[in-house]
Amino acid sequence: MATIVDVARRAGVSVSTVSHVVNGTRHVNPETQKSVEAAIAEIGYMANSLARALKRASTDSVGIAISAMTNPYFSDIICAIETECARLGLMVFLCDTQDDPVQELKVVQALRQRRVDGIILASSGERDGPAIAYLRDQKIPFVLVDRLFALPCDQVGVDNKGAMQGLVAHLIEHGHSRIGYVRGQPGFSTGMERLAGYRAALKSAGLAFDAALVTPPSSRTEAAAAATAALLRLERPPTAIAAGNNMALIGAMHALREKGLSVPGDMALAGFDDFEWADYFEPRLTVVAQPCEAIGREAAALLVERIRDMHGQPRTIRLKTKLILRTSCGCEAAASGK
Amino acid sequence: MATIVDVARRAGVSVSTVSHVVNGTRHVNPETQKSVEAAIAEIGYMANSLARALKRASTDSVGIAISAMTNPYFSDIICAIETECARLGLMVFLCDTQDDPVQELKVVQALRQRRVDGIILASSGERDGPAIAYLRDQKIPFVLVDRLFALPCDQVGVDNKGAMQGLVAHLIEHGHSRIGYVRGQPGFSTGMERLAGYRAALKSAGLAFDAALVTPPSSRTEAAAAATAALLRLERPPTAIAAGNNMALIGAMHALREKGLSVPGDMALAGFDDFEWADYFEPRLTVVAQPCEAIGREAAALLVERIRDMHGQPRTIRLKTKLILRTSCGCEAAASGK
DNA sequence: TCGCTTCGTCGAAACGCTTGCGCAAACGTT
DNA sequence: AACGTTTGCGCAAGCGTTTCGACGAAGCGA
Repeated sequence: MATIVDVARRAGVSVSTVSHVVNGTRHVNPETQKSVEAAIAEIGYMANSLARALKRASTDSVGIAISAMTNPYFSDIICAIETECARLGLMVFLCDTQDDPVQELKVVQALRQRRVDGIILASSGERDGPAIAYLRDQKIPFVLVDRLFALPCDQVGVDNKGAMQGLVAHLIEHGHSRIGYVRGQPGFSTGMERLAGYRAALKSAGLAFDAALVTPPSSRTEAAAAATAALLRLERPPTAIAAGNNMALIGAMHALREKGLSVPGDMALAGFDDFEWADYFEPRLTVVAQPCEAIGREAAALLVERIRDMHGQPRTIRLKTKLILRTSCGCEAAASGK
Repeated sequence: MATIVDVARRAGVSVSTVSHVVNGTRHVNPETQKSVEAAIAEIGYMANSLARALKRASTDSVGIAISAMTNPYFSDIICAIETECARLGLMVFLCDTQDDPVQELKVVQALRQRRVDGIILASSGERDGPAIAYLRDQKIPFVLVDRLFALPCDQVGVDNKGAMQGLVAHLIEHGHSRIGYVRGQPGFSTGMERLAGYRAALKSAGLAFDAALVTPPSSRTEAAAAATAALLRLERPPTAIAAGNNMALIGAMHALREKGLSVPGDMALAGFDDFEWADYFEPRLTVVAQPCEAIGREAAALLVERIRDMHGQPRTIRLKTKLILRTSCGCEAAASGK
């Protein structure tokens, strides 16, 4: 593959001159510039970004360390990050953390070995784990997405507590007083925040919190279905169910269907995470929609800001969610629209 | 950041010895080995993969150039590729081609500039475009996924024609003789193949092909909805609809719902691309399921094979699809089982 | 004419690694 | 005792860039 010396030889100039015209780092005589450009075009030269990165100590690439990339929620975020990074001239390495702190650390280390300029991480665990510690130790620019922590570092997510509180309040407005809560994946900060929102909604409506109505966390739809089924077997089962994330929501629906219960007739249902086709479910799902596109965009923007200046104030961005009322919660009015 | 010379100095050996213990490329005395390893651990050394790649002329990284990464079908494939690559010690760059041949070429060039070892590409266009030409010219190892071409190169996809033929044949078995076809995205080889399958099914059932029953290609759900609506306004509208991909399927459903038609009562419906939650749609969707996980895995495997040997026989792998019978096609029997 | 900028270019030293070549010591063989 | 052979390691070139310092030519005022 053609190198810079080939170009230099062909154009009859020095290597440094070629470098300067390629990068525009110094004024060169228009004539020489022309001949260099001609030589480049003729032999199809393309700077070796490895050599460049080695010298410059910057790769113009970032890493995304995430799990469940197959989940529409995350795939939207990944897509948004990629788009924003591409706009900024960055390439992204995509890595699966498998929701495992050990794997997460490994991935982050591998990313460091590749000398990425920064990392966007959706970290597992209720508390900051080894990966985050490593990132801070090594002074690698990073920003956390989705799962946020009480740490002074760059993060972007949503107001989970407020969002769930709004969702549950809506269910309460529909007249429900026994509301089940099907938790999402275990050990994530988002889960804790949403649960807090559930409790807050009950509290401000003067309803007692009943631990029996809250399922254990479930990481897969099957587990959520089983947990929901257990809820239904309660002596005094709930009349409405709020789900902690999309998996939990689908799992709950599955359990309801198995049981032959109609939604929202026999049981109101609402959950977290909208996605493109949620409108075509039966019943049409009332959900809290997260601004995935904005989350990804902001995360990328925050990261490049941090790369530029490692010493700036860390920022936590909480974006607004949107409650999408459809029919599963009992809102018949919404059924006619769109 | 610590370099190999720091390690060498600390362990009191030469740089080459450190390199050899790191890579296991030469026998070294167990004692020296120990001391080198100790030095590495003490200063937290991690080989700079840029320098290594520069010297070795291999980056242990591959690129995925794809569009619509937000579509569950592709996100499953991306995930599978990433998983297989990680297993093989490769990192993946993720790039969006935006279904634009120009962008596709740019992305491939950017990937080459990064000196990726190979590229997995879902190419747009009915014929092989500039990106593929470039890949061949530059002798870059690559494999095509999803959209296949009549080219002697590595490709992995499914038997689109056979799959659609089976789907339409199923509709015919349900007694339909006027079957609409809502085409998917324009200009993809998959679309052509599926359309051919539709025609083949009609033909072998002795049904005439009616061009009026086939919509123009539509790249978004809205367009598919509009096209379906047009189908319904026909003098003799179809009694069943087959959709060319998941977007088309959703769009068709939308149009049907708008029109107040029940599925499969008033209109049978079946399409392409299963996804995790398709079972929860109303109606439950009968679809051709593609083995996304296998597609991604095979693509990655094929690529590393090609990287190892640029001169081997190119292979085209067509994986089997699976017809998932649910209720939208009119199969009531399937409605009871899961 | 002479010194002083300015302009355009070049040479060469890094960046951090791999690897071919070669050397010295220790060993085994006649 | 003399000679190969093995074992273990170091030297240094080179991968393709960027960038600093320097240098000759040209332009300028004195």
